[in-house]
Amino acid sequence: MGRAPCCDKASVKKGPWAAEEDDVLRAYVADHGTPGNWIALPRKIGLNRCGKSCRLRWLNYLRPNIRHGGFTDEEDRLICSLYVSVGSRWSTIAAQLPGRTDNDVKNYWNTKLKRRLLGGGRRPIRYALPHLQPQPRLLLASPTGGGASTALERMQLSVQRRHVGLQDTPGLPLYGNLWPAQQSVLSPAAGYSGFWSHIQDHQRTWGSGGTMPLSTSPTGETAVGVGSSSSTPAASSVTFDGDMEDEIEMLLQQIGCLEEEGSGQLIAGEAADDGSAGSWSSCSTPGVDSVFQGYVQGQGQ
DNA sequence: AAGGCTAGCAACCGCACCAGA
DNA sequence: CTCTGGTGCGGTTGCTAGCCT
Repeated sequence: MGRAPCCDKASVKKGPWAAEEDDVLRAYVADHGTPGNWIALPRKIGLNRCGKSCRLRWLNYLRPNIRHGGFTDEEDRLICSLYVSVGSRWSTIAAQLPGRTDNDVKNYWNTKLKRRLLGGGRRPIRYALPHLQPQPRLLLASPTGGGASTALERMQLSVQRRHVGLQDTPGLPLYGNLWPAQQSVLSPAAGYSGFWSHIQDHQRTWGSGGTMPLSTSPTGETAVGVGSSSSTPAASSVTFDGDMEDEIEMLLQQIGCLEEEGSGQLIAGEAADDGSAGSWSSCSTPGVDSVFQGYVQGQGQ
């Protein structure tokens, strides 16, 4: 069964948009505003495109005031901080970056920031931050380059950020510890005050430990199981002042207790390049989030 | 010079959510 | 209450330019 497709995929045009198509779409929106029904739009304006494709084209490219490329250091910091906080909610992150689209932010993260901060990737990167080298090959991109390890990735990033902070490395624009230090990174004058006031509300709610449920978004939604899982071991509060790699390994061992066999080997990194990595989505289970949350809480004390 | 490889980015896919019938 | 269709969104794919050997 399954639902009917939104368009006849066999007959609609796919691939890059021609300038003429852009003009048609832009002209329509200029005259009528964004349509209430994107699905019906292509036929109305004579475009042989899927309605979803039209919407995406408008939102990511044709919309006024869109900026492409040239991310600033400030934007880098904001993206990284928000990623650690809310995970891969690109629309939420992009909403704090005027002129940026979720697609842009997502691409920027996957192609630049993630490699720069976490290491890994399809070839040895030329580390912009040499002091982070060598990276333990803990979190590698999926065979397809996606590598969405969410909580696990955020955990590693968090550990690295904290260690980097301890090392007081010159030239590194990042990023103090997690909450609440990141408040100081962003100034309300920079246009991010709305989101951060929300964050600060959460901090008040969740106490001086300086953390909030990991998957809590500005709209108040909370991911399944976060902070309330009864089926996973309780995350211990983690304090660790040793070597960064040891610390990450310790956290991974905790996660390993939550995983069945197999994925633990992936976490160790040995199978990450051979195409058998399976889905890293297992790393965003409530259990992993729980460990990460416990870690962050431990650091906040 | 040519082939291989990678980064970067645009676009597509498919699922989840939500509102209206 | 259930179903249906539109929208939003994250993940993934495919193309292209540039670099490297």
